[in-house]
Formats: sequence, C-alpha cells, structure tokens
Amino acid sequence: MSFLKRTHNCGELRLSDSGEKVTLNGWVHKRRDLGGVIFFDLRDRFGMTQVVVNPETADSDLYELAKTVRSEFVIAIEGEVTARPEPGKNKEMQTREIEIYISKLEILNKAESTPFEISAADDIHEDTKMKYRYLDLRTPKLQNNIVTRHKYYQIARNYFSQNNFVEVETPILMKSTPEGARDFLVPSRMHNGRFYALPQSPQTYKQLLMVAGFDKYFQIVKCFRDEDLRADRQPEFTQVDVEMSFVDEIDVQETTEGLMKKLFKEFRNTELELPLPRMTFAEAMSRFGSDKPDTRFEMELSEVTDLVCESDFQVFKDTKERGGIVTGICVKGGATFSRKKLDELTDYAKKFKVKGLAYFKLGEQLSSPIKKFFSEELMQRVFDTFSAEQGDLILLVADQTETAQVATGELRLKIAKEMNLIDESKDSIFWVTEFPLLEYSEEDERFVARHHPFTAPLTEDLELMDSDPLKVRARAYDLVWNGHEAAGGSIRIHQNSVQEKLFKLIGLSEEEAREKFGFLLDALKYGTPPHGGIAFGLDRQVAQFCNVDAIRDVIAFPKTVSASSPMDGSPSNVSEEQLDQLGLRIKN
RNA sequence: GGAGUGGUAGUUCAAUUGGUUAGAGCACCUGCCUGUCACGCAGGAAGUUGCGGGUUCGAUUCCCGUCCAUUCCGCCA
Repeated sequence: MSFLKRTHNCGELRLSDSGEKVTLNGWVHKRRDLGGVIFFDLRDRFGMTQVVVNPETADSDLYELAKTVRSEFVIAIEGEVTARPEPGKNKEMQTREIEIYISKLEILNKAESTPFEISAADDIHEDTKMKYRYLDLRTPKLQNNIVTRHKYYQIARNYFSQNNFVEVETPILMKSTPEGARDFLVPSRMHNGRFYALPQSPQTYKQLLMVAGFDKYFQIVKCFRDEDLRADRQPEFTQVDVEMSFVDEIDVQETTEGLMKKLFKEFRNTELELPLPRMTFAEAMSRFGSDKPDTRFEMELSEVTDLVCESDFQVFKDTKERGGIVTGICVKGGATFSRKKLDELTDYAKKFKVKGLAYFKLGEQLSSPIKKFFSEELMQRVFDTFSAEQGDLILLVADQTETAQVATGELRLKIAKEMNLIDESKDSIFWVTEFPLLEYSEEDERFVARHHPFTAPLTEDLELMDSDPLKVRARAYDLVWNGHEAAGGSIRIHQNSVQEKLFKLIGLSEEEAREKFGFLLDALKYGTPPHGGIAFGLDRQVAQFCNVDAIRDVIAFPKTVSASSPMDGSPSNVSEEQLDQLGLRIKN
C-alpha cells in the first residue's frame, strides 16, 4: 500500500521555499479548529510546521476528513509552502514564517487520546511517563537529548579512529570477579550451578588487549552494576572505554582532553583551553572537602585546628589529640539562618558521620554555642582566617581529617544549592590526581583498592606499600566536571610482582588471586607493555551537555529507581521450565 | 537497609477541626465559531481518593501495614 511520501521534514521549510509544492509526514502535535479554517502543527523529530485547511479553497471531502484529525494522528499532507500573513507566535518554531496550504490529506494512522499530552509532557509524573516511554520519547526535549547522545558517539568514534585507536568488542558474558560492585549473574543451561557475570567494566579485557599488542583501544560499551540507583546511576550504563600502551598519565590525559575539546566545541560552542587544570586529591579534599569538587562557586574550606585549639573548647582539643582536624566554611550572608535551619544543617552533617556542628553567627549580636570558650581576640583571629564579615556565618566541623573534610564539603554543596550560588552557565572542568591507592574498609576489616586493584602506585611511593600502605598514592586521575566524575582512569600495574603484592595488601590470598585473576597474572608474565587508560561516563557527560540532572533523560529506555521498567514489566517471573533447564529453584 | 517528598477524573492540582452530592484547569465528547498559534464560546461525560486493615455514627482527611514514583544516605573499586 502506497502513501504520500514526504519530500521534506517538518523542520526545514523556510520563507525561501515559498511556492514550492511539498509533502510532509508526521504527527499532529496540536490542532486548532476555528470552525472554518483548521490549523495543525505537524511534528516530526526535525521540528514542526503549521498546516492550514481552508474550506474555501479545499475540496469538501478533504475538509471533512481534516475535521476528523486529532492529536497524535499520523498523517501525510501535500500542499504549497506559503508565507504566513503574520509570523507564528511560537518563537521556538523555526518554520514560523511559513505554513502549508493543504491540497491532499491522508490519515496514515489514527491515535487514541494519549495518557498525557505530548505538547505538555514536562509536568507529568515519572511513573506515567515511564509506562509510556515511547510517548515521552516523542517530546522535542527527549528527542534532542537522544540526538545529542548520537552525536557524542559519532564525535568519540571519529576522534579515536583518527588517532589510531582500534574499537574492539569485549564479552558481555564474563567471569564474576570479587572487588567492586555486585555483579549481575547469568545462569546457563549448559553449566548448571555456574554463572557468567555481566561486566562492571571491560577492565581486564582491555588490559589483555594491551598484552596482545593492540596499543590503542577504545569501545563504547554497556556496563552493569547491581547496586541501588540514583539520578546519575542506572544498573546498565554506557562507558567510553579507553586503554593505551607505552604511555604515562599525561598521554592518557592529553588524549582525553582532545576529545573533551571537540565535545565542548560541538555542544557548548566554546574552545576548551588545554591543558586542563590539575588538582591533587589532597588539595581537593582540603580546599573543597570533595574528590570531585564543584568549583563554580567559592566558599572554600579553611583548616583552623591549631587556632581553635587555643580556646578552652575540649572537643576541638580532643579531636586534635586523636590526630583529627577542625575545618570549616564561611557562609556569606549566613547570619540570617534560623536556629531551625542550623539544626537542619547539623543533622545533614551527621549523615556524613561527624558528631556535630559548631558555628559563629555574625549577626546583630554574635551568636555561638561555643563563644564562652573563646576570647574576643581569638574569635577575631578565627573570623579573619575565614575573611568573615558582619552578616556571615562560620560553620566548623571537628573530626578525623577525611571525615571532617567530607562533611564540610557536603555542607558547602548543600548550602550553595539552597542559596543558588552555582552559576549554571559556567563549566568547571579539571583533573584530580594522586588519589590514595588504598582505603581501609571498616566493614571488611581490610584494605581495599580505591580505584581498582590494577592501579599502579606512584613510583616514589612504592616503598610505602610495606611501611604505610594508606599513604601510597596511585597513578590515578579523575576528570571532574561541574562536581561530577566525568571520567576516571589510571596507569596500570604491568609487573607481575607489583600486582601480586597489591593483591596481598587487599587481603587476596595467592590462591584467591589465582582463582579470580589467574588469567591476568599469567598474561602479565608474557611481555606486557606499560599501559594505562580511562573510562568516560557517557550518560553523565551527555546529561551535562543536555543540561539535565538525571541520566534517565539521556537514555532511551531507562530503569526506574527500583531498577525496573514499568513499560515492559521487567524484571519478570519466568516459567518453571526455564528454571528447570537452568537448574535453578526460587527459595521463597 | 535507612530518611525525606509525592500518589484524588486520562492528566495537573484542590477539598476548612473528620461531615452530607469529592471540585477546578487542560485533554476527551457534542454543538457553535474563517487567521489561529495556550484559539474562543456553550454544554457533556469522566472517580475503587495507590492497595489492605483499623479507629469512628461518618475517613481523601486520623492510625498501622504495604506497593509505586522520586531525591538523598548507606552501597556504587
């Protein structure tokens, strides 16, 4: 069956096309029936064009048919491009200077009235939109996001190809490994009782590709983690995965920067200045209380341990004695915060494991629960340290170094968001380097790799691996963009002996290490080049370029926060037969 | 696993100290309307108040449980 096929899309006709006979296909976005003349806004993914049916010029069959057309009908129209008497009032509409005088109309398919209006989808609750995701995807906003994502793929692929990288696919069914996130497991009919795992990332494979001599590898790849979701976390997400041989961290960073420059050119229309700034982990923590600081606003942390320990406040002194610090921020204009507000901030800080929050409120009167422990003169020196003026608020946190810094950093962020201090039109993008190699897990009562267990230690810190493992810095780097980790990577261990030593440090016995990573340890013995790489969180980056908060909005078919899909009903039960074949039984 | 917010018509919201027939905008349906672009006007249909239980003469409203959405903490090398 044939139909009127489009000669143009709904976003491309302009005044200069006047007089031309065109055919358009699309969805009826809105319809305005004035009793005589009828207007449609015809929509496709390229835009919208106004279509006019005039009873005086259209024949009566056409007019009667046009009267039956409703929102979201799929139609084909033929007609003449005509200048409008007045340009359309909708300034967003690029075709607003013209309209199509219709001479033929075909209804290609009718539509029931949709569960929500495509033209007003912004305020609809997420559950309704998720159930009818294919309708939400009709909205110009989501269509733009998905197209931006497409462009990102293209730019990345071109960039890496032009720079001599090879795209290689790695297995989706792989071996379950310890460390890191929970795996999604996949049973198999052929191997009852055994399981594949979906990759949390292709980490081991890309290192093996380096052993194999593939020099420069990249892949745009799905990764899977069975952890709780957030606005910026989905159980399956996409990484731009990169690995390079014969490189150090500067080479990997330069490669990354080159791509970011192209992306910023395309999506922000700005020239990114290279090289990007560098900040060590230690500096990020002490200045911003975060390993991914948002530097679009100030309110930096100041450490005042020695100063405040001149007071008689025992809590500060005890903290110092136990090796902790006192750090804080100055909230400009924060003296207006109510007691209730300060209680709320205290509760918020406690979420991050500090015991309390001290403050100096420089209002009409100085107000502070700890001022009796401070001399006038000492207080003034504290204020000076923070450059605090009348009307400001100083918040102080005392605890072990990292705990105090993190809690203060979180307060800094929360307050900045509430006081609207973040300039969304700016971009803050830079490297954070020299992460600690290890951290101590209270839960597991052992050291765990902060990045992953293949990350190389800084050469000058190698000897610390025996004496003071927590002090060892890693050759790891994160690209931080507007307070998010946009990419993260490291130079890998390419010597078997160092790798084995690290496994030992994180409590993996030789047997366990062999059992879990034997193939990698073996490979490292057969001539492994120095190598390193990085992985970009594609969803997060695209979300940033689209100026949306949730990566849900840049994924065609995302999961809800409970990791399910209201649209297709996954995950779902399966039949007894399926379970039997897999040798599985549901416990309860 | 924990905390916050929300769930009432297709949809977005309202409903006084617990009170009688649960309202409004948009969408939908009918009629009118020849330059709209949030078209306009008149009328109409549309409800398991998420679900289950409890208190009460009476529950959208109070209590308990539970489900869903969303944000955050834990978790996510």
